[in-house]
Amino acid sequence: MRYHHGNLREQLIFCAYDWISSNGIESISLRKIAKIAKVSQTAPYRHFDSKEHMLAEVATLGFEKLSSEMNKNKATDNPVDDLVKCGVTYIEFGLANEHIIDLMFNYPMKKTDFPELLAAADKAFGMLLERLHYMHHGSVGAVQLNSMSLHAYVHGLLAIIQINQRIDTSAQTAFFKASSAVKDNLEKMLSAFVKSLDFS
Amino acid sequence: MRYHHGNLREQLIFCAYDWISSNGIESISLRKIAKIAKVSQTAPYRHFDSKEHMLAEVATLGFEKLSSEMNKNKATDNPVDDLVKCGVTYIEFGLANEHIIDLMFNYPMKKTDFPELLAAADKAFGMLLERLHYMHHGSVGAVQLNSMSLHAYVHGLLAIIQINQRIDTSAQTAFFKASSAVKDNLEKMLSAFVKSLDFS
DNA sequence: GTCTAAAGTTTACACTGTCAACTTTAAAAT
DNA sequence: ATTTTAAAGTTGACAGTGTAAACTTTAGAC
Repeated sequence: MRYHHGNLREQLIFCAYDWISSNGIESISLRKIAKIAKVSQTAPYRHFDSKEHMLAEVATLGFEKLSSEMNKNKATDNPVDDLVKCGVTYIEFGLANEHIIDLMFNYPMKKTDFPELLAAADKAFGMLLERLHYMHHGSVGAVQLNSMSLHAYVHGLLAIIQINQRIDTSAQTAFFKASSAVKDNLEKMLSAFVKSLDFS
Repeated sequence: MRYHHGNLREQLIFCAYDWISSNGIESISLRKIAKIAKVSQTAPYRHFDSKEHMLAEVATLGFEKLSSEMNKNKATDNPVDDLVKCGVTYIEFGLANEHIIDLMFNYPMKKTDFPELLAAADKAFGMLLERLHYMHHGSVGAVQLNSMSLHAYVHGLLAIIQINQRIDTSAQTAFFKASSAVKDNLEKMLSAFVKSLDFS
């Protein structure tokens, strides 16, 4: 089933990923990335139902990269250390790829319409959380609560640092100025948090 | 300095707020809300430099409503209870106004271009965090870290519940299914978190 | 009552997502 | 090897968008 271009579909996804990485989501357009891929403006429609469908693929790619990044960083056999490292990796990925993270989390997308995006997101989150289960001896409900709690904390740290970064040129409260301190203390904060969870 | 319409500027902001509340940010357009306000398509440009400037005003209004909501809910004289209540209010506001929160936090906006938006956001965050200072006897750095930590946790809980809500029609992991449990346990989770902070 | 600047309108332009109708071409069927 | 056919890509069009420029209206200052 070869065709004209080679593999336009993948190429478009990569083009869009790169474009978003360097220019942000707000300024993307199907026509632009079609032009970059040296193809007519409506060619993408042979591969995606809509712009949103294409962005969903880009977001999926983002989650896959996040997963593989977190996978690389599980060296020790101490579940707490691993968990903390995973969280730090999650946040660092977000800081190094702020526009992709924007797409993954902040772009209004009916995620239920894109099962493979959902699956990729699930896998990444699961990767962050699975280590919790090894540490648990309590009820199933407690595991779930702690999972959400941890995910909320990690994701919130990322969001706060990010909000901060987008602001730090102007005069800001002491609160915001603390962001770099947070970056230096991520490990400490995360391990303190994990230790504070109730595993009974 | 009266003029034709009465006070179009405010009216436009309210129209936009309502529109976003019920329809989300993605589908808004200056022309639409101009039409709703029964005014020509470019009339808004006599009051706002751009669409973004107008949305910044809407977001500011959002932060003001959030602040006033949190202000209502500080009944007790126990700082920990107050803090927890504030956090719960923050999250509940987000859940009750998901599209406005989207605009406030997820819409790509150069916030430094809008000082009054920055100020309104600062005030809301400050309202959540000021009570921490009463509980602190340690270094200033520790206060700031704990502030960011708390804000991250609160904001993260909101984000996670929200992500979950947008997904819950499909088959999901146990992790996601726990969201309603989280809503029921917000107070418990937040007060446990506050107590786990290091106030030394 | 005239003047002026603010408030609002009209027209226009470049850009967007997407549809319909067309052309090309690789590969399956004969 | 030739025909067939459906996938891949193009062209042209349409409605909707943000926004700039030039115009008109009108409220209030003189």
